[in-house]
Amino acid sequence: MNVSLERFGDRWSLLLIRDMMVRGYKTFKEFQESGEGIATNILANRLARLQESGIVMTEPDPEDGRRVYYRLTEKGIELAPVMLELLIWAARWEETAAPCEVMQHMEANRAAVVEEVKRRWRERDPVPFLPPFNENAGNEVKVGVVKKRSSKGETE
Amino acid sequence: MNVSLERFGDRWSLLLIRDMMVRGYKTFKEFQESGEGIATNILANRLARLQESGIVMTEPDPEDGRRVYYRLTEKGIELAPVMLELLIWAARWEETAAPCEVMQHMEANRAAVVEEVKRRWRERDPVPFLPPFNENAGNEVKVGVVKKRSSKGETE
DNA sequence: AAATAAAACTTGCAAATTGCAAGTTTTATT
DNA sequence: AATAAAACTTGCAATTTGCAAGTTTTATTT
Repeated sequence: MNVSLERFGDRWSLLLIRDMMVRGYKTFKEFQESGEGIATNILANRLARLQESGIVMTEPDPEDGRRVYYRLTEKGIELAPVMLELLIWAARWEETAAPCEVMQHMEANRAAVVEEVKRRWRERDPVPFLPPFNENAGNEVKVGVVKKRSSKGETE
Repeated sequence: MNVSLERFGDRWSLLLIRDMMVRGYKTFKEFQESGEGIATNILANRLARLQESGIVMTEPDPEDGRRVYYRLTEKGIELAPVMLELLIWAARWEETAAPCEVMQHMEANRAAVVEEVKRRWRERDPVPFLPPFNENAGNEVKVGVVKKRSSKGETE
């Protein structure tokens, strides 16, 4: 585990993994504009390190040669259970913007949620599992759910 | 989750949490000598931060006034599922010293393992759930197991 | 009772890492 | 042909880390 913490034991790496895993972020630009305020040099550095450790890979956009897609590897997507438990913990113990119903659903259907996240990864389903849950309350948000359910709410 | 990563989004904090959770470490000295090579100023700083964020608390040793015991709070022990998934992931995808059978047991009995870790915390059972798995191979190690099982092996 | 040792920190300082602003390069678009 | 976008890179100041040595308080030893 010591090794693992050299992989993503910093302020940003796990956030990038989460953004790829459940928010559907793919490009440098998207991470940069995600609102988390990561500097571009650090972003480039973290993406490179995640590649070196085999958690992330890149592929060129066939339609736009300027663009590079970042994508989790299998090793990366296998962090889904860790990420899920972390999201659940954070929702319970920290100020978080994630709507209560979404979290309840995730807690009650852990295995199915993990499977759905993996499925979207496998099939390159571009629909993000979770939206960014911003502070613009009251907005109805459809949340990626496993079997015909939905919720409103906000915040991560 | 952004907030959470300010809590333990660094090289050491999660390691300290793991050491408290499954290795039974309690004192400054034990962390210091755990072989992970954390500098004492950083150790003091991380323990203080974990206290501030309510993940760790301290209590004086009634028998030796020099000693301070560090202990996870409820918020801290509730990180057990995250830690378990991380250990499982690390064992599968990184070089790790944890014996195969131990990991198989953890994977096959996730809920029971989490419950046992919490039980030891609740009852202040001093027996660590996992030994440090050093590189002295061949040694038989009894591993904290849920229902009459045991294993040998080594490494984290 | 005095000297020594342990445990838990703290301090000073050099080295490494981060964050910010401003480039650079390559590939579209207008 | 000129302009714009996307993905980085560079330079530099500010913060954080790591290392070695020191301090403080409470046991233990002699």
